[in-house]
Amino acid sequence: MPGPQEEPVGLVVTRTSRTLARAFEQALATAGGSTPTWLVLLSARTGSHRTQAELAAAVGVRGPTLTHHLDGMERDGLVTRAPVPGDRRGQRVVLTPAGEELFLRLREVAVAFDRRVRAGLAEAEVAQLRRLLATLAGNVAE
Amino acid sequence: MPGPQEEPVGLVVTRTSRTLARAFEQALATAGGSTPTWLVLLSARTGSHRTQAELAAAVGVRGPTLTHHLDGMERDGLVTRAPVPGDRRGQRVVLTPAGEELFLRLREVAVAFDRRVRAGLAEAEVAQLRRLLATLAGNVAE
DNA sequence: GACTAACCGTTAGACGTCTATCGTTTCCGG
DNA sequence: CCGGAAACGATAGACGTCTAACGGTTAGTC
Repeated sequence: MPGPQEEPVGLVVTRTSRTLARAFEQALATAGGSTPTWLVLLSARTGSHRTQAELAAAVGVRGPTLTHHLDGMERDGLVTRAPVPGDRRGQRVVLTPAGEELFLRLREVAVAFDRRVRAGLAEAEVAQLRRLLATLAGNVAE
Repeated sequence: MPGPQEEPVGLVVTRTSRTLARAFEQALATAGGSTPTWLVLLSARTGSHRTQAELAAAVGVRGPTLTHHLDGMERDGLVTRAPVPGDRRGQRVVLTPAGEELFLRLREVAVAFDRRVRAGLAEAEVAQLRRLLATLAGNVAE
């Protein structure tokens, strides 16, 4: 008998991630948003980024991907690219009133979704999950 | 003071998944493969699928995505689409000798990668990780 | 001061994935 | 039988992401 033949851990993580991402996307769609839009609004709003490169890092994507989404969001009137005084290379991304309004709506959805995801899990379990995932990521990042 | 402001669990799962997926992709690339190729070879080799639709489900993608990859793999001589006797709608995917050879090489990489991912984790911890992830997925799947 | 290197964001092109739709083929109820 | 529904796989088009390469700007060095 060839043992239990368990599914690789990495595959389980990936599949779970896709399930969560898809559900989150649907939830955001009901409020007129998408995952990239939400992440950009969230990171841009804090204003703690100096350049687009930093904003991209905060969002978790590469530069060209951020450029792509900013193009769409600027076209939709959610953000503007403001010149940085004293450095003609960079641009600062700022939310328009419409962007701020969408942010508030999406935040409600995101908060509710996070509650839904953690349902039935104790604080300690969530903490252990974070720890285990961090271990996995650390194991492959060098 | 605004509290610890912890990152949402879903985001942590997604980020970890991307880190793992990227590292796995790199590992497979050294052996001349890619993630979709590996998953298709793995699922198709068991032969436990009747149709492409079932194969797609086993791989974890939709029909058109599988079609896309099969086109490339057939062009590369890794698999062939064989007619199903008695049903002119379906086609069975079978590995060529070259496909079988690549599968064996990629399997070594995949096994080694799984070991690397689980490094420093006890069996019980891995089991709990599986349980926690399954809970998250179950919470959003209805 | 001019030259080179570094930084910043965009463009171009690729890949993997999805939904919607279509043409064939098979099945089934009247 | 036969006509509509279901199943199967392919196509078309969209989206999010990536790497590689480019043009414009700043900084550092001799």
